[in-house]
Amino acid sequence: MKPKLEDVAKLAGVSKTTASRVLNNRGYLSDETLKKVHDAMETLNYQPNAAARQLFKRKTGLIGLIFPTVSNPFFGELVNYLEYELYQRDFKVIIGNSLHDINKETDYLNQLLAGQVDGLIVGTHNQGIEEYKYSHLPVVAIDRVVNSDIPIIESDNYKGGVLATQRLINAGVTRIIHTNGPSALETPTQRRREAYEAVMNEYGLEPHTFTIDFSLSFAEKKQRYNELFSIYPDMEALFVSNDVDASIIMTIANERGRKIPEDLLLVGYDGTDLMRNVIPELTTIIQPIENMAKIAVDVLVKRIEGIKTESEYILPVNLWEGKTSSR
Amino acid sequence: MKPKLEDVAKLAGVSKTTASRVLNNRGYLSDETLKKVHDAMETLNYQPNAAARQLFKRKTGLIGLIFPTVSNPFFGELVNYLEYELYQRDFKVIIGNSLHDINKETDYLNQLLAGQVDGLIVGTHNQGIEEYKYSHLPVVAIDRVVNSDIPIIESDNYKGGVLATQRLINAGVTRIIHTNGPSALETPTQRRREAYEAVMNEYGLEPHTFTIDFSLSFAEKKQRYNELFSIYPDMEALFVSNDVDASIIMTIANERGRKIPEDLLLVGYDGTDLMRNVIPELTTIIQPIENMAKIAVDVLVKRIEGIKTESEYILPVNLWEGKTSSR
DNA sequence: TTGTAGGCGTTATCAC
DNA sequence: GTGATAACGCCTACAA
Repeated sequence: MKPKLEDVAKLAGVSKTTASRVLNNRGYLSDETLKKVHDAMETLNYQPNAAARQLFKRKTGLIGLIFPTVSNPFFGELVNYLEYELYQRDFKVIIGNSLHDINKETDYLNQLLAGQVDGLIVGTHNQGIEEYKYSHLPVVAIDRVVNSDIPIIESDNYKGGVLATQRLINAGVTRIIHTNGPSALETPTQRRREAYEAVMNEYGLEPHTFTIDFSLSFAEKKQRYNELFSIYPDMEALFVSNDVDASIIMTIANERGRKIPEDLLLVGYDGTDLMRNVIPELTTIIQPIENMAKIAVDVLVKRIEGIKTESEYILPVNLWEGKTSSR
Repeated sequence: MKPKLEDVAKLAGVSKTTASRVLNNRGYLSDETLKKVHDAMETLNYQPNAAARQLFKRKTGLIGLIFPTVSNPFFGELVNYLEYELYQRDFKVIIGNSLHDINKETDYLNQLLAGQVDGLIVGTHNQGIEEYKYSHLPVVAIDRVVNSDIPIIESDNYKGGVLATQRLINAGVTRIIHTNGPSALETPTQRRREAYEAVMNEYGLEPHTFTIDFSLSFAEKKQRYNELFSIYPDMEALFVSNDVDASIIMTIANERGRKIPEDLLLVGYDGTDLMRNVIPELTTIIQPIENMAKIAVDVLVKRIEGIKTESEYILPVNLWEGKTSSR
């Protein structure tokens, strides 16, 4: 079967120890044995066994990522950058998509927390995981509050909400609707709603937040957003909490004969590379995804190495000015 | 630190063996010891060590996925489905994004092939990996030719090319341009080009394939596609090899004052859930992504279990009729 | 400069 | 029903 170090040693005529030393470049070795062992490895096509190494070193070189789904551009780009940053630091990535399946999320967390990985980056709610289970493993959260011990990396959601709302008010409209996820979920995206409501109130305008579950299918979302149009037939503008949903709304508006921007203004959220290129006309708030990934990895690695870090990192957002936010 | 089975055994007043039996529900056990051991695990918050298990069982429960990048909707959705299917069969997923970095791809493959995983699903070119290295590990390829031993799962790219080209010809145009990746890469997407050329020739039309590297950034792609418009100022239609690029072309056409579809027809490729909802007006060829994932996992699992499989699976595609393919 | 021995945590075999 | 023991493949004191 697969050759082990002992086979290499035997072939090279040395002991396992010496072969191991060659493998890991440790200690003094004569050029001759060096060559013999290297040759033996070559001819046997030897590759060290990962499990055995992990067992001995008591680390796995793996980081777990738990996110709703990589098929959404925001999480896709985020995971892409996270994987890149982790690779730079010699970590590989185990990924779990938890959308639509709370059991799966719990299951994953339990298994990964059990020592399958050296650390964890989570972007989900983690309901049903007892706090003490986190105690043995470094964890970092992106855009989610997990518990007080776990550092959180997020962009400035409140500022983003202010920028978006302000932009629409500056465009001269007053009947502005906001869409967001269920407020029961204690996610940072709720700060966008808080900002929206604060700014609206500040201007003496009435805030209306339309709640929609992010995990709905496209078909279900379409139906919900059609309801939105029926509930607020005289709305003049929408601040939508992500760009994909904003694009669905653009389609619906089109079907219903409401022209954007002449007849309805729109601001989205996230500003992924993909969506900014696919729908460049959509005004949106850009989250610094790459930077969020960098910092998340930085903080996680520090925690793994036992170095203290801040417990909250809030990164700045930017307004991307498209054509959907002014007439 | 982390409790091991021995600690559990000691606390419960039994041997490691018995504790292990309880853990794995094996053999006969008295209700009393069962309870004692369970209690001990509870109070210690015991979790079995993954590396030790892997070492003993000589399997990892992990499958490696190597794809260009999950930030592209096609691969994002594919990986999402793959992860889902694998989870159903008790496999976790290690992911490597190889875009822009051939060394990283090689590095990943070498490491994963070394036994870090029980199997591999690849969607990249794998240049520079010697064939024999694949010999120890079950591998399945999606949309790529790796080598003769490795089964390939793909959608019917030739048929897709025919459908797209035919659709445009039926719309009454003759100057139809096709875009695709470098033909030096022996990828199945080249069959779309072959189909395009065959159909064009069949109708006595002159095929023109515009080559563009898929791994370019958005900015670079924009520049390239602007060149395309300059090179073929009188083109009447485009068959673009993916939907994201098609959307970039829509933006450029718009900037250049070429109205779609009045002035330029367009057919894309891939038909991901995301793009079909974000740009429903784009006519495209739908690849059966979910099904490709299912079959890939199916075949891989069979190979892991030593069951023979076909060496090629070609899945049917469909035309999604939007508004960009007829006047 | 190289070799011997023991342990990382788990499981299976074989006795009792 | 339960317990010793060896083995999975690698690495590092310690000895030589």
